[in-house]
Amino acid sequence: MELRHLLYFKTVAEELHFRNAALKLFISQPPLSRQIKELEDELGVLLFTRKNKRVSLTDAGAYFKVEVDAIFARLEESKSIVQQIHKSESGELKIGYISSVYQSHLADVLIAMRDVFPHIKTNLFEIPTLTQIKALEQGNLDVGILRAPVHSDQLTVQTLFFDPFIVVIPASGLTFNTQAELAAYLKNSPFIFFNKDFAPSYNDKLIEICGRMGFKPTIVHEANNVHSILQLIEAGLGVSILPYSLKRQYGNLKVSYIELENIPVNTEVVLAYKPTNKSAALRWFIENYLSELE
Amino acid sequence: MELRHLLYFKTVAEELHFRNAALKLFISQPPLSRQIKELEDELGVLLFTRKNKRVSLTDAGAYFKVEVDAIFARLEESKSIVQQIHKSESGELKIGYISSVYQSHLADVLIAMRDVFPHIKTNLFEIPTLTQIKALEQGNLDVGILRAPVHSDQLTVQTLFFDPFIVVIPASGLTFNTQAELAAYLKNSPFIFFNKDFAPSYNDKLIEICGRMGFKPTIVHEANNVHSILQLIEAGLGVSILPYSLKRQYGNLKVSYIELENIPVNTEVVLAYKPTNKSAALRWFIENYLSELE
DNA sequence: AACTATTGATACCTAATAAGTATGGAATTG
DNA sequence: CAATTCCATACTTATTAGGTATCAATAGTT
Repeated sequence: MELRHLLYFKTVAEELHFRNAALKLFISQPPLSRQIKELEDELGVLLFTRKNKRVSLTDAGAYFKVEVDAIFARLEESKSIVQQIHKSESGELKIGYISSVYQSHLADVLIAMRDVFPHIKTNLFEIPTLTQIKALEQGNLDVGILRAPVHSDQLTVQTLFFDPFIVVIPASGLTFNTQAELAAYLKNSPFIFFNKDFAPSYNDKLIEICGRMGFKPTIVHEANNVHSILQLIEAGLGVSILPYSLKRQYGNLKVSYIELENIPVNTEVVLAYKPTNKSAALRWFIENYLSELE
Repeated sequence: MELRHLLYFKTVAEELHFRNAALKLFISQPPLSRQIKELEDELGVLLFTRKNKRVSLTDAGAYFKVEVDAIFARLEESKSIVQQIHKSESGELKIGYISSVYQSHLADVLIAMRDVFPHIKTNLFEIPTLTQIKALEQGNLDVGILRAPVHSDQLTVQTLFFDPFIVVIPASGLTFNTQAELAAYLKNSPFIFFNKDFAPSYNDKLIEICGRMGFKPTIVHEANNVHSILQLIEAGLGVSILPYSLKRQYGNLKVSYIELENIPVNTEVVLAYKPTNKSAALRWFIENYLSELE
């Protein structure tokens, strides 16, 4: 017995007419007649009565029809599900992240992920917040690590952490006894800022911090990622205000990190993704990225 | 995809070794390798990983294994059930009955049965009680309609009805004013009896009835069925005492039926069958033969 | 009532495919 | 390091599915 036999039987049972069933199956009528007879011989059971050129199901045949229908239904569903399992475990996960993300942590999560999803290919895109939002909306990213706020009703947003700011200046050996001295120094220093087109809210916060310190920053340079900003500071081109978490990640650079006091302005780092994206790998990633932050 | 593919897959999944699976399937290893590859190609899903001469199931493969097991289990069960349906509906039902059974009723039940079990072949055997008991015990009859008592622990017995007796004499126009006149007449008449070897208990009852009427019967003829007995009475060869139910069945014969008074002797008609006989047709017959008597 | 058309079954033939053998490349085992 | 074993692939053979022709029986049409 093969599935072919069951399919032929099922079709004859539906048509109750060998010739019509053969047409439906794209074979001619004699092989269909033979295959049904083979099935009946193998079972030792008459599934159809043929009388006066009319075909009808026996009681055994009627029962078998119901069972065969159920078997085909379950087989089709199984095929579909194995295909889904395969697809979610052997596809691609496109991850966007902002340049200030602590990549060591991201790497740890991805390393752990290879054990669970050995066939998943991860693509990492270091791109700014607004660009990520668009890409997520267009389905060109599966998940993004970016800064709030995320103005999009298509995306689900989950808080990762709150990141305060620190001042970063060239490693000059300078020290400041008071925050006022620091402010005076910064007022006379050239500033290197993020390109506000990429993260307008982030820029607004920097302006607010400077305002709270009592000066207006002189923005001389703009860059679109923190590596460039830090390298420019290290080279002595200017100063900046950056998220605190970068201190840990870039601890070895020849720059000075100066913590601020009494300025409760910070930035919220979030995960964003489309809730309609049902990828198993994505779900795993979100769950594990979040829990490794605890 | 055919059942062959699923069986090959299932076996490889169990063995996690192509060569061992091939041995189990009585084929050589290369065709097994190809058939698995064909299955994976058709599904578009990798079911096994082959690494370092080791075979393991992918997640999709592990899921599919469970599904394929369930599909095979259901198919095997379905095959078994269709075989049972076929067997119970297209076999044979061997029915024994005593000659005094009201055949019109039996015929009615069998006619109704053809609608429910159109492929059942019924074989009717008009045979005496003791012969029926032996045949039932030996499995040569499926069911018997016979007279109690049925001394057999292999058989289940169910009461059909209680049948009193009546006197049957040739249609002579004779009438009797009292039961004593009848008794005097019978005392001087030749008796036609059942062969007591076939139904000893039945014979004993007849002897008892005659005793209660005050005479001993002169048994001149013996026969082994009521048709013969009745024909002999009609022909004037003698008289007999028979079950009351025969009056309805043989109402047109040229004989006289004379009911007896104050003689509470009757015969019990029963169904008997082996409880181990699970035939659906038998079950239907018993149920319907009983209920049509109500 | 006679004739024609249609049905499912069977015989014979051809095309397609399953399975066999030989062998390769890679890894394991002794 | 050599021998053995594993699964995959190439080529060949055996088996089987499906095709065509046709039969016997019945239904439908005239």
